Amino acid sequence: MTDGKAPSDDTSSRARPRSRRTRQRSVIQRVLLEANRPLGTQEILEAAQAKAPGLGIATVYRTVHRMVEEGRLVLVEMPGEAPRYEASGKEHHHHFRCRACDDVFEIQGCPPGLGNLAPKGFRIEDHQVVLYGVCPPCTGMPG
Amino acid sequence: MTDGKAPSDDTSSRARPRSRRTRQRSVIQRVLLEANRPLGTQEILEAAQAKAPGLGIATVYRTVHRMVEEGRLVLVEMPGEAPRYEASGKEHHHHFRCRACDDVFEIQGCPPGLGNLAPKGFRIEDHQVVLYGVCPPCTGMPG
DNA sequence: GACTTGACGATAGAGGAATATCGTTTATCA
DNA sequence: TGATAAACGATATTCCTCTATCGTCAAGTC
Repeated sequence: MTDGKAPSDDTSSRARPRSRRTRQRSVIQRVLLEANRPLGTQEILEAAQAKAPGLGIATVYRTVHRMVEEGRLVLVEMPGEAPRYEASGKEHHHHFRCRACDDVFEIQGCPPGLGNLAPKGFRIEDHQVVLYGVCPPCTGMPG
Repeated sequence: MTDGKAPSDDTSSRARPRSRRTRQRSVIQRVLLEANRPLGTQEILEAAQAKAPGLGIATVYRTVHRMVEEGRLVLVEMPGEAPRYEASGKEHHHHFRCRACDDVFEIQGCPPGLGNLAPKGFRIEDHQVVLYGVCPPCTGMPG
């Protein structure tokens, strides 16, 4: 044996048990993968409960973490707010946050020249752009 | 008394008592105004304690809030992190966060074309750009 | 120098998100 | 269909940041 340790709750070195397809899990997955914007845990809970009454917040966390580990979900953090999650595999994009409804939307594209912003000596590896304003529904315009 | 109410902690409608110039307060103010980058409460505490031993965290919060109300300090929030504060009145700028030392630096300038990123119907009022990478000291380069 | 009260330091408490726990439910498979 | 254990819901616990409290200290004033 290579390490003599008994199986514990060390998730990093233990094989994940084969997962089961439960109603709760598929509802949460559907909610997340079909949303075209990042959702917070509370949003996920409410959307999922509509399709699976009684579903609990612990299951939301469990499922979200699992999906992140599986690479199917990406963490989206907005300044000063709790984490949101969105489907992974999308093209590079940024986010718009509506100050009226607090929803976050995806914004395709990326401003040019970001790599030249920092003074000499800074090594830029990544960036994040957040736009703030009012989304179409909240301005009274059609989607 | 005009309204029969006993003085409470209702700060919104009560005249602020004239403030006193204490050693702690001036040290914290100096730390913040002389730093050329946003500082978190813990950073402020440690820097201030170097000049005023015994200074407590409550005083940091009290002073920071007061300075924000006075308009001398601005809240800077980075995704997924505790609030930082920087001197107000600076030119429009953004921030760079070093992944090695976790410090945040000011980045002058602003990428053009941000206003055109969002699709029609979104009203953009504001934006925030965060660059991630490694700062000059951490890359081994001079300042 | 003495008085008034704003400010201080220490620390208990509040608030909110995330995790751990545990008895019950139920997906999966022989 | 019955056995096994993954997953669930409820909720206690933890973690962190920030606020409230309170006795003491000291800045500003006469």
